[in-house]
Amino acid sequence: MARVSDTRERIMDIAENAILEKGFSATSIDEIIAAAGITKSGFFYHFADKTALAKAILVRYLEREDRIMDGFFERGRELAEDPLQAFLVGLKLFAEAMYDLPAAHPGCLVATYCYQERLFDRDIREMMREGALNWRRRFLAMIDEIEQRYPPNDQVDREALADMINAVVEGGIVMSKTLNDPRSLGDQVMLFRSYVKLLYASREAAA
Amino acid sequence: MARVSDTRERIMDIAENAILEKGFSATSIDEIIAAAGITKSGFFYHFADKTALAKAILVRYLEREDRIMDGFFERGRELAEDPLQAFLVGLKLFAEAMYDLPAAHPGCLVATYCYQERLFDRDIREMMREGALNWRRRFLAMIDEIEQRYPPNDQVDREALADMINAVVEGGIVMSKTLNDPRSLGDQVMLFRSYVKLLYASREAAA
DNA sequence: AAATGACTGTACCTCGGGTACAGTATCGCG
DNA sequence: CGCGATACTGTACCCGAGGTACAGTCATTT
Repeated sequence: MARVSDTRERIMDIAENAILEKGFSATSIDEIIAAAGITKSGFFYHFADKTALAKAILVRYLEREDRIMDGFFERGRELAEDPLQAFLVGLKLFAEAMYDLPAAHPGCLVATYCYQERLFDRDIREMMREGALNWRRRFLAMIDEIEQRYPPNDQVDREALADMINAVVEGGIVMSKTLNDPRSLGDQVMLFRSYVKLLYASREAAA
Repeated sequence: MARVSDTRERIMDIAENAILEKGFSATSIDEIIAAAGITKSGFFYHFADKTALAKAILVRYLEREDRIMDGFFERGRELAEDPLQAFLVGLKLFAEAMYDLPAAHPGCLVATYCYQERLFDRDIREMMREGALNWRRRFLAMIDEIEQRYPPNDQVDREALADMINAVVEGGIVMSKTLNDPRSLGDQVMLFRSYVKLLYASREAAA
């Protein structure tokens, strides 16, 4: 039909939404193919099994999230020269984007997979690990830059601090979902921002 | 057999471990009954269906977590009179307990359920919400007590701050699992502690 | 001795994740 | 123009998991 199959992408779109909404195992192939308007054979033409689908969606998801995240912090650097200010601006842009989501955050695919992990193979676990380490590296670089100018007001493990934004996002999503409150996620990001501010702000400066 | 069925409890123990390890849907009734040494009929004698089992496990889990959490902060109050210090001691005790876990945290049942939520009914979602609100109330009370003595060094939403510990724990577990690093969770709790310290410590006091 | 609680055993149904494989429509290419 | 590759459809079948239905059993309690 289509030159380069857009059916594959369509399957992934439908499946990703369904997985984020109700989990991987609760998302049946039958419902995906019904929504995509194809047959079961068509599905298995594109993906060897459900796990292959999960893997393909995860790859795409991680790339997309990376680009979005980079966007906020690049914009932060455009708007502020100081590394601390740039980081704080990036965090605020991120938090605002989270506040602007119409409903509770649909959920993080990594967390969704994480809680079904035995379903999946080494590949997927390794990809998720790489994704997390990638975020760590990104934020660690920013933190290092900040620390060159500002001594921290408390002794903290820099790696853990770099991971904290990831943790806060994952935790914020869980809170958002359990409380059914769309604001929770943004709130948590803003609290992390407040922590960074207090951690690096010159002590004589007022809040 | 047993006067008051301990089979029910045994089923719940086995199922809880399995669910935390690999998710709810990946845990089959067949494997549970095999481990418990009973038949399928025996299982359905105790639980109407798999969801009823999930519910029973969640109730027990929430109560247990509550007791454990209360323990740390009660001990904190025993060890320190000042509300801020008591809170910080409680957090440290909690973090240490997390560091002492032999492997990566098995996972939070709430998050596990959260990411399978459409599988479950209103009841379960309401219970998880109540659990989160319960934690919020608990920590909000502590924060209020602290604020009576210490003005915060940054403007923060107190409710969100009370929720943050829950978020940090959930996020820390996800990080612990994706990175396969048992220390992540404790690290995240310690960072939250550092935040509380910076937020309420008198500005002239050194870190 | 009867009733109750805690099961076992057998049989059967549905749904979801596949597997197997033959057939078909469309396209680009030589 | 025909060939092969790509992108599917259709049919049929298998297995495991979540149940349902219900009769039977065996120990304890009253």
